[in-house]
Amino acid sequence: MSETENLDDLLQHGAVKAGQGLLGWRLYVKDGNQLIGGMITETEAYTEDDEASHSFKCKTERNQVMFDSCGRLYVYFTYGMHFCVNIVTGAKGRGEAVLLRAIEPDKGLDTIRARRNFRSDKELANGPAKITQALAITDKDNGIKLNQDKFILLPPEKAVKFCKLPRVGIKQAIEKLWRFKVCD
DNA sequence: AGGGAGATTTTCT
DNA sequence: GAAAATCTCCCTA
Repeated sequence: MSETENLDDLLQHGAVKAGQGLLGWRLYVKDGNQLIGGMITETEAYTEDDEASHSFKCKTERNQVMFDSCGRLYVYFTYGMHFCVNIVTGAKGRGEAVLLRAIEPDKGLDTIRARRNFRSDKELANGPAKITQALAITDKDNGIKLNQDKFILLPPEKAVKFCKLPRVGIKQAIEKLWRFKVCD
């Protein structure tokens, strides 16, 4: 089974499972012939039946990528100045995705430090909008498929443990423990 | 080191 | 017209 088939298998089982399964995977962006990125350490799941989701009972111009086939990026603009990036999950026609909340960069560190204004290593990509700064992801990348050209997602080198936590920055459906974070 | 406010514009009601 | 899946700076202890 190829890497791409592994990934599809993980993503097709829905955002909640995919959010947990994506922890430990490594996301890289090709920049010339160098790779920039690192390991995914925190995610959140959003589904069509979820009041807090952009896709809740309504397909719009902004969220249409969430309804497309899985393995694509859904990039949106928020708070007047930030981009956030999701990985689309589920079957085509289902509006769901997994928000990437934190990454531990391990390739292209010089480039990332420069983009992040030489903050401490902990602060390089430990937030949804910080990831898009570190990897230079913008609305131009909305809808692009993983493992086709610019974006690469590789399986974990080893299994990771994680905790389930409430999601951040939303006021709807706060009872759902759909934030997943790598921990000891 | 921890909390609070400001930045700034798209998207949807 | 208001809220938004946020970040950073600046203030106080």
